[in-house]
Amino acid sequence: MTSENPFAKFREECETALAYALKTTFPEVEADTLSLSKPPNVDFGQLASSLCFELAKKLKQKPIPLAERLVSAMPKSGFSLVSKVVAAGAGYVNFYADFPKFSDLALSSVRQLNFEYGFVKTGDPVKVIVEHTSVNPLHPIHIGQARNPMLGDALARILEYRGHAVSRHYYIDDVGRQSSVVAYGYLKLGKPKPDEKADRFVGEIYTVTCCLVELNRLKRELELAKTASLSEEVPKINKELAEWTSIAAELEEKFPTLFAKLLTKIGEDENPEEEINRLNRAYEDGEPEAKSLIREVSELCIQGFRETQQRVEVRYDSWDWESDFVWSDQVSKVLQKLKTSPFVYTEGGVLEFDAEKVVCDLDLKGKLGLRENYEVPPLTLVRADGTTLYTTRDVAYTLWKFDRADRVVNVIGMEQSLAQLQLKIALYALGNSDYADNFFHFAYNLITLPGYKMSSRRGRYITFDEVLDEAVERAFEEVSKRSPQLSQEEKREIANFVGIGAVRYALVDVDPSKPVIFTWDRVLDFETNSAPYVQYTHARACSILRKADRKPENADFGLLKEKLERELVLAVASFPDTFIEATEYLKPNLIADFANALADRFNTFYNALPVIKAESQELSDARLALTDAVRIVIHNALNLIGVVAPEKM
RNA sequence: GGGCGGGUAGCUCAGCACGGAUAGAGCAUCACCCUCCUAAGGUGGGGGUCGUGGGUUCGAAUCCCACCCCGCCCGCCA
Repeated sequence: MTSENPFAKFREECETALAYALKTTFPEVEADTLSLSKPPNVDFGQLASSLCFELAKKLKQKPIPLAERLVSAMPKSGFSLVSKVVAAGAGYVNFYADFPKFSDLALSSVRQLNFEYGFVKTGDPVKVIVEHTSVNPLHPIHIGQARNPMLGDALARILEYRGHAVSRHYYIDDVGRQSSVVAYGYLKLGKPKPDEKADRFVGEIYTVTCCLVELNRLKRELELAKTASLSEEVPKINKELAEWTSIAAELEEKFPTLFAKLLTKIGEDENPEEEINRLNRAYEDGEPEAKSLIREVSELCIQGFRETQQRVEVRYDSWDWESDFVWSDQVSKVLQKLKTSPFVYTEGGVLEFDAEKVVCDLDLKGKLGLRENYEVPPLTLVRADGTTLYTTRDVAYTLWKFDRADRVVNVIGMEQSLAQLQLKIALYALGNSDYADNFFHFAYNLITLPGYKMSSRRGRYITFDEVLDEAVERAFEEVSKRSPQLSQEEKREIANFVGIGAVRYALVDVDPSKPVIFTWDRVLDFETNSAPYVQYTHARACSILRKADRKPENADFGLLKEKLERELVLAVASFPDTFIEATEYLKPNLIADFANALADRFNTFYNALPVIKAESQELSDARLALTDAVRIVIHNALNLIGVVAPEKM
């Protein structure tokens, strides 16, 4: 007998029995919930109900006698997984699993379903677009942004395993002034070929160009302020100038040739800022020269992104260019439609979207979880010069997504919560409330550095690549120390999946809403509650199975009587529940926590009880089956968060 | 000023959606465990006003209200 969700089967039996007992004992009572939950301790059984505490209130009696009456009214037959039901504590009803049968069910199920075990399919499969990463093509992905692809990829994986048709999208934000800045610098340099990783190369051009353009602008502003007798502005400008001058000194030291070249070339232009603005307008207008230039730099940078993503095994199904939405009529169509709604007005030459009016007219405050007295700020849709803004374009992009999917999940930092809310409200305003209801902003908090704020404009960041390099290097030292007998090649391979796994795990493990202060120690952890710990546990299980070198054909699961063994069976049997919860509530961190907890239990078991050298062949086989199940479940859990489950390390 | 998120052991975090039995891990620290299946491991000790104050409840880290601290947002930036 097998089950795709062994623990749920046990729970169903408990529910049926409890509901029956309740109905026969207290037919007059209406209970909306049976209040079943996992007790804190195996001594209290595998499931417990606190129903009697609520009954006590309704019936004005003490809980424990009620619990006893329920227990005596339990059906005497029909159980296959429940061994006994007991009234305990102040009034709990505790259900105990019949472990010989339950272990058999759980371990056989894992064995049979193998690498599909745990991935219970949804009854309502839909098409989902997960947009994640979407780092601007201006510089390498830095560690502050790396949380995004790690979470986004894990989300895409769990939704896919849940049975949804998932498409992973990268939104390339190439429209906007910054893209013109980097393209301008690139052009001034004579469109050079990169002599290093392409995104790094582009990032250097971006930072130095930014700095030089900023200095130029500030100097002109200073002159203007002096002559126009705006003397109160002078100290403020001087302060900014001093800051950028020191950044310039930093950059000149780091990239002397690049800096000198750009300094000369940009110096040739009277007003670089104006050149950049012109390029920006030309790009939005779709002029061929601007198009080819900006696309060329962007592509270059994206080439670097692809290399990084390959390293961490993150892939995308679609790369969507923001500029495509501007050049086609999709943005203007959205604007046309919004203009005919009563939610748009013009003020000072700009087009504004009255999100508050939408929320009031359509009575959305409760639905959106907003306070009654909170006013949603308006959103500017179109600038005075007729160009559109980021969120406006994002509305067109979102409609495009809903042409291709039933549900949209945007993995975007929480600093964009308001913009994402306004976007959602715009969908309601356009009459697409079904879209709006299926539009989810998966928000996560920032990763910061302890000393200073990361700033790509100032060239102050630690790149994701650097973190990965360091992780792999430290893992290599670790492998060399622990397994000196391995060949260089083996060590390198292990160091790679250990280092990268450690980073992936560390970025997925913490609750996304928590802010993270980046430290090397935090990400490059090789001890308990890290990917290497879980990986090691997996390798350890593999090693036992390898050494045993036989199929556990004579297993007697009734012999698994130790508390440690039963806890392991329970954990393995509960994986489908954890998977479903992680998927339905979009909580990939639950998977990491589960994997770690399972590894913990297995290591305790490993240290306490012999598997191969157990007292009898039947017990040994039962423990081997248990070890095999743990191996499979750890493999499946790690797979969901994109971490390699190695057979050796 | 308004909104959102966070505040749990010296440090990093879990638990909070759905209130239940002694609030859990890891790091650090102290003491142990490799003639034994991988010690990236295990065992044990010490360490807590769950930000503060009220409230609801038989029962609150969890729900409600007020306040405090930290971060982010409130742009014709993205």
